Amino acid sequence: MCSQTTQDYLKAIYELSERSDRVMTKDIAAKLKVSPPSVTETVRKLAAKKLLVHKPYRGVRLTKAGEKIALEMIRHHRLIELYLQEALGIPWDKVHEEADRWEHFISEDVEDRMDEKLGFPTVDPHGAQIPTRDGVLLLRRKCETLSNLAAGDSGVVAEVSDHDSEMLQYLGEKGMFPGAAITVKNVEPFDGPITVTVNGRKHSIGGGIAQHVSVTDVRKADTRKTDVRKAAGGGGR
Amino acid sequence: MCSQTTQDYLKAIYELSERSDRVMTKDIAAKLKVSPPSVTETVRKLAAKKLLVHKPYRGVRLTKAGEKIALEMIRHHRLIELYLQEALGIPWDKVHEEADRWEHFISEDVEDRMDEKLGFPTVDPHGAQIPTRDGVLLLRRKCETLSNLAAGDSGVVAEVSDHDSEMLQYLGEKGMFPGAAITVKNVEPFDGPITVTVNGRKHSIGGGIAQHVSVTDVRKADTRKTDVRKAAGGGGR
DNA sequence: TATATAAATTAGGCATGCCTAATTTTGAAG
DNA sequence: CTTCAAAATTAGGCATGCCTAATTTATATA
Repeated sequence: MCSQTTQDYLKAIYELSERSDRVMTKDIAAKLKVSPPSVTETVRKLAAKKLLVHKPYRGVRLTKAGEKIALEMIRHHRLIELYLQEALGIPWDKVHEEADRWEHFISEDVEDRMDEKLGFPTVDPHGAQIPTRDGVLLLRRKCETLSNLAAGDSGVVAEVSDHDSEMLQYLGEKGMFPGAAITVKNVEPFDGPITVTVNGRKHSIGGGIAQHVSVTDVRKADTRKTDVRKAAGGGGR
Repeated sequence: MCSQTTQDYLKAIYELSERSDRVMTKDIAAKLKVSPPSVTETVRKLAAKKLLVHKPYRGVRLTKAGEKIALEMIRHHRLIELYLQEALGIPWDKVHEEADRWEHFISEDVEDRMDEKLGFPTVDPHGAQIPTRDGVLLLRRKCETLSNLAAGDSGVVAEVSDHDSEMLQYLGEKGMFPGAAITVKNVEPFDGPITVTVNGRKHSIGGGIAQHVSVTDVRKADTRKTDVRKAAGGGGR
């Protein structure tokens, strides 16, 4: 087995690598809230254990072995989140923090029983896919961030970033849970507020927060406008 | 908050102090499976934090503050054991090991919800009392160890030591759960086997294992014989 | 191409907890 | 009262992870 620190690093690196191909020291440091030298040091140890490949000054990439551990953690995390919500009634904006601790010490046996109680679910309360026991993620739905949609577009909320509890609470109050039907009514330029209808109720949300909401089954009102504001809205590199 | 190590030491010392008044270094070392020098060192740090009083060469005693933390851990542990059994169907001989990890990480919020789901229980699957949230243990029932009973005596199984999974499995197969009616049919001398009837079924168990079973509501067949073999049967000091 | 700046790394430390080997203390038996 | 064995402690180390300060590297821009 590997230490909790190892598990945290591998999970963080996996999650960062979903966004950018090479994961840099400063990003890991920011995500784990440790200093960059700590990351360099720990990363070297993980490289020695063949859990990742480290090219100095060029970033890091997980090996198959490292990815396997990361996906185990992510499976634990997401199953636990759902279990906490479904079985114990913990609100969706609180489950992440608790799961971040539980994921390290839950046994496979207990996890299997939770999985069974939940009816072998495929997504967590925030809409994120739960990897299988073999560490496989089902094919992702085609999603766009809400910030990429234009007035008139509509779809279904697919996933919401789970890292900011207050944001989740805010989105929850507006009914923006995975599965909710959403229609964009108006988009102000320059990352301005986006007006949407969710479950028939109208809301205005900031352009920043809209980047954290993924929408699937998107129906475009006007195909020509697709991707128009991508450069401004997407958090480039 | 205090470290997992601190929590483990305080809990171990609390549990040892239930048996003997002064808790010695070697007993803590044995219970936690660490070396005696490690205990001396850690105990000194805990004394500096006013969680216990350490008289060198004379043993250790928890302060109120230390006892409070110990009882919190024990409450976590026992509630979690019961939850694992009731909600997830984990067998009673497996819950201890899992709870030993969970007790350090569970939040008060989740614990309260488990408590509620379980209907505010007072004993865990092994019959041990669950402390209240304020760290209070209800008054103990008058118990005797099975090894102290004589032929003809009967009572109700109150509690079974939870530390040996194999022993628990063995006792479970014989139906010796808390609450089971038990009658002693025969006792062989010199710690020999004890023949008992549990739920109408007859079993022979070793005198050693009988020390780990507490019986309450004892009805003596012959009052004169009470305590006759105590010196031989009780695990002195 | 030269250079400034951001990012990463090296250097040197600290805290926690664990270990073995050596020494000291206690307390029981002669 | 001496002696001795068990228990406890001191001495000296090790591994893990974290830190700040100083240095090196990469790279974008003048």
